[in-house]
Amino acid sequence: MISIKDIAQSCGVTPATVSRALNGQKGVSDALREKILSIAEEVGYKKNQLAAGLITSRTNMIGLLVPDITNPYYAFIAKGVSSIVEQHGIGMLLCNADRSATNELRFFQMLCNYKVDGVIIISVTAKKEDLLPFKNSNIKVVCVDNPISKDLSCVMNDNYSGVCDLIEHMVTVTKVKSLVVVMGYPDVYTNQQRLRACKDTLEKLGSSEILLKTFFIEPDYEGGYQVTPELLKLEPDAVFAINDTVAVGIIAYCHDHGIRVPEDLKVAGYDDIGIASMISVPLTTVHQRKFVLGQAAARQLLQEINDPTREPSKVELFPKLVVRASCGEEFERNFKSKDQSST
Amino acid sequence: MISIKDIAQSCGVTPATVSRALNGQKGVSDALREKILSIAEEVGYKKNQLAAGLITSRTNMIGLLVPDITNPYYAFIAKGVSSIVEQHGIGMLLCNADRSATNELRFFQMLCNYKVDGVIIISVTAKKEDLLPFKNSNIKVVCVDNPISKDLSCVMNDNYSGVCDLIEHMVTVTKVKSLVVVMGYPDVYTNQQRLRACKDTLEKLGSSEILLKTFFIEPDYEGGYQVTPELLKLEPDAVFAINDTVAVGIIAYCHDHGIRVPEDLKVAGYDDIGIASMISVPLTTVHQRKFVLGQAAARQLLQEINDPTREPSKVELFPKLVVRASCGEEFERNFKSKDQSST
DNA sequence: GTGAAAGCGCTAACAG
DNA sequence: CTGTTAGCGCTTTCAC
Repeated sequence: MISIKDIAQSCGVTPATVSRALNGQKGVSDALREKILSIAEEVGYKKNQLAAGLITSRTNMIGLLVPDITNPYYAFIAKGVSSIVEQHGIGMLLCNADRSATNELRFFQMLCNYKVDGVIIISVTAKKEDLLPFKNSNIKVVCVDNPISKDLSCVMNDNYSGVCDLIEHMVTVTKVKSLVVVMGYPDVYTNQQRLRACKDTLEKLGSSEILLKTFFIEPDYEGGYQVTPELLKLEPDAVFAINDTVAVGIIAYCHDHGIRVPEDLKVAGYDDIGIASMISVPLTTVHQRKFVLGQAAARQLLQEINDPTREPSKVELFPKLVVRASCGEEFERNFKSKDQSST
Repeated sequence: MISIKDIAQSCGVTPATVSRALNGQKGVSDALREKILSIAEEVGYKKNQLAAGLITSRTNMIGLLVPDITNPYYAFIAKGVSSIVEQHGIGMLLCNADRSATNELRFFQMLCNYKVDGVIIISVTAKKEDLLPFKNSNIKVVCVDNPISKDLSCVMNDNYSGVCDLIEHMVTVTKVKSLVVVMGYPDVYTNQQRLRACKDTLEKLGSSEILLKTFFIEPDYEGGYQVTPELLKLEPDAVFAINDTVAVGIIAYCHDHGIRVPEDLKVAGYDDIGIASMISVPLTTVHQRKFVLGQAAARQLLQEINDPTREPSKVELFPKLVVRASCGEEFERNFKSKDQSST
């Protein structure tokens, strides 16, 4: 491995000077700097970031913990984070927890060992205590979609307002008369928010009685498919699914059994993942700005890293109702709003 | 930051001994080791991997470069890689190149600076010369889906045999009489393979004349949707789309314009991404073992890192034809084969 | 079984 | 402007 020592020798100067030259610090004559730079280039010198980090106590690495990178929601957030940190020459250690709390803890430990400058945590299960190691190691933390602790920054999509808009649309515009809600795990923060918003909105509209029942299921395609016959027994004219994947499962069941969407059953989802606009009955849903959310998290983290006096802050992004065909009303396929599938 | 020095002091021993104890090396009395371990635990000591790496010249980090982490194909590979390296306590620096060759080069530079032990490269554009920095830095490289250089390991899905199976199915089982192919970029290795396999198979079956035309498009949903009216002018009874996303776009156009799939037009895709089984006309496609591919790449890389004498090797995974509804033939939705969406 | 000493590659004071 | 010195936290000979 070729080090600054080697190139110092080649130039007949000391390592300190080489370091200054390479890092663009002042205090090196132009001629010398040029010489050093060209030699470094010539011999293919690669700076050892880690050795540098040892002394500056800045590794220029951050950690990103996600429940499952194959879930497009998290993938887009990751992309947003990456887009920011990349600009600053900061590396991103990706930790795919695979929805396991045990894995999360192991990754936290590992991130501490790597002395990352900060971490972005997307976890539905992590508790305040789990994040203690970061605090002790003076590693900045930004939480996403889950306000784990008061004294930590958190960026999130405002689930409450998104559901309010959606339910209001369903009741006042598409004239839903009886509704069923298909929920995921009741202990997940975002789910709680969404359910609360749903109930509050119905109440506000004086329509509490139209909510027939709330089902709690494994919130995936299969779960949506399989709960559908059950919920159909209640003969609702609409379903609000906790996320798009569940909604797609419900629509698939309907398609397979001759139930027309939206004529026989209106279906709404949440998230606006790519598939939402691609299925035969495009989904009315709520668009979350995932990419932007990742960017916001990254920016906040970098600010806290660069300015340790900075206070933690909460950022809330507002989602946007996307009316397509699955709840009725006009709809035409168009590709104008690219951002809907890419953010 | 608390270091082995601190805990050495607490125990009245030297840092060397603490190091030995912590790393489970022999040459420390049981009593002492226990004491050291317990104190380390007590004071919340976190080993500095990077400082250790400086001397062992092993950082226990690898780099993973992907074109786009929001593409499920790459996300599943990333998950596979992660699942392996995680077990070995190795960190994964994720580099999302955003399909830009310039970005790729910057990431290569960066990974060299971080002195990663190895890299896994998924790139359709990278050339042999681009990877030279890794060679010079003695960083092991494994390529995925693109045999960039003879002297580098490469793991890939065998695109050729997958397309052969699919085309043979379409011609002999679903009795396709006229076919259109919708391709992506002609200079991408996997695309070339697929197109070649398609032509070879038709020839082998003595059906070369049924191939009406090959379209070259931007290989995404919108591209598929927009090319459909054009290809319909040729009145084919089947389309082979270069990937599932394109196929879904084609099917969406058909749905919007009263063209029945598969009755009026048979549609086949490639990749078997999650959406393939979720749309109203589930897609006949070829399943690629993405997760397993990532695992294979990671295993190969770790072996080369741990045993530098190991020769580079080529690994080819065989894909599997998945017959669903979009080309005709029997089909029933089922959830038995979970692995199809998760690998 | 434990300690002393050297050094990985780099940066940051402080001199000159 | 450039050199000297010290040291980040850790591992690893080589002594004892």
